[in-house]
Amino acid sequence: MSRQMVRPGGRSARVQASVHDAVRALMSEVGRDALTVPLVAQRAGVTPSTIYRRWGDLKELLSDVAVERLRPDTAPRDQGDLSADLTAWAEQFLDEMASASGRAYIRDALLGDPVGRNAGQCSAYAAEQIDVILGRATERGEDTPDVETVVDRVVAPLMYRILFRPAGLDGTYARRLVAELLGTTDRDDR
Amino acid sequence: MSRQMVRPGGRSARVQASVHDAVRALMSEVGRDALTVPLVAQRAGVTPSTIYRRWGDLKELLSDVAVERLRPDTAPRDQGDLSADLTAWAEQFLDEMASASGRAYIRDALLGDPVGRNAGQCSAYAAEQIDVILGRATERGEDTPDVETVVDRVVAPLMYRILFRPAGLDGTYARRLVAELLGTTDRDDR
DNA sequence: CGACTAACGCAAACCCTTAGCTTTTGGTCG
DNA sequence: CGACCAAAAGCTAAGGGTTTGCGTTAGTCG
Repeated sequence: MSRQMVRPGGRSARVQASVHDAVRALMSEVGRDALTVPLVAQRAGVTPSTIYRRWGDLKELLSDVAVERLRPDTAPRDQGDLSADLTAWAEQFLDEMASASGRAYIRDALLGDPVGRNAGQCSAYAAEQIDVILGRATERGEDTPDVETVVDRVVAPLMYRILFRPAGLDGTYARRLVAELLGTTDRDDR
Repeated sequence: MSRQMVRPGGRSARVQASVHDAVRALMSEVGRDALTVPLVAQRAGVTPSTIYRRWGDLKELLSDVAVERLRPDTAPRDQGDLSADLTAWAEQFLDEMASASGRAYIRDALLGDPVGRNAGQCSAYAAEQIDVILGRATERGEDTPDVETVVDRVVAPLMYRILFRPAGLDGTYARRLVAELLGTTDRDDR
């Protein structure tokens, strides 16, 4: 999801694509900390001023790339029942996000984001995945919490600990969060 | 909590204090976005290279200052019972953290923090406050959840939404989180 | 009290950032 | 289809933030 979609066809689109590609390529070649706007520009075959004008800042460019990277590429697998689906999703979510690179992407997404658009997009991705899982469960006739409850009880604790307490996170924690949530869904909250 | 406490007495301490003071003063005078290392250095009566060597980066310096700013200055007020204590604390926490300046401080604390020391400190502050509240409740003979549960059920959802979905947050949400938590503390989780 | 060393000041080189101006390009209207 | 217009990219130079080596200062320890 890029900052601006003005003039979607033609040169603008090509420039944006090649800049994004350059960022991803250089990230794995020289590392995230060695990235600079002129370096990206050279690799993308563009002048630095173009990047500064379109993204304003290296932070904002990285934020854009990070959000793309954090977009889930496949729908969550159907494991047969809600508990298994949510558990598997939470474990995978934790795996991807708690890794060093995952945390870097999250921080990038949060960082160069004046209005919170990119951060909101990340949250929306998770909500979409959960919505698919809950929809399946509902079709099966299972009793399901709503998306916001899953966000509060599973996604938020995972993300909070990833950001503020990276130590000692593992699949056990993710599984427990799901178990505690599903053990109380018969209550009539909210 | 400063980055390094080597040689705590004498010049190092004075330099650190005057740099931190300069950051705080300039933040209110020229705004956070106008801060630069040379500007802070001049105000602090220090050369820029000193700041670069000790903090490495403007982000890391701001992260240090942000953590100081996020440290609670007083113990939570005693309102008579656990529900009232937790509710009042959660509302105040949301108030302070969800404001524009609060979010800026949180982001600063998270960003310039390679090893997660500052972020962990922020989390520890909240945990300390909650521990005081829970300790009082236990003394009264009330049935209390443990700190980690409160972090998962109240702090994490608040912080997640502050960071990823800043829109539409208010005291109602904070109160509901506490009410939902205390309505289920009789379960034997974990 | 004297040696040692971490930390700071100084200054120059580097290169990232910004801004004004020109040129190219893609959309649009006659 | 061709000409106009505005958006976006190229170019360049000035400004300033960042880095680094070296000399100096000031805590610390024997």
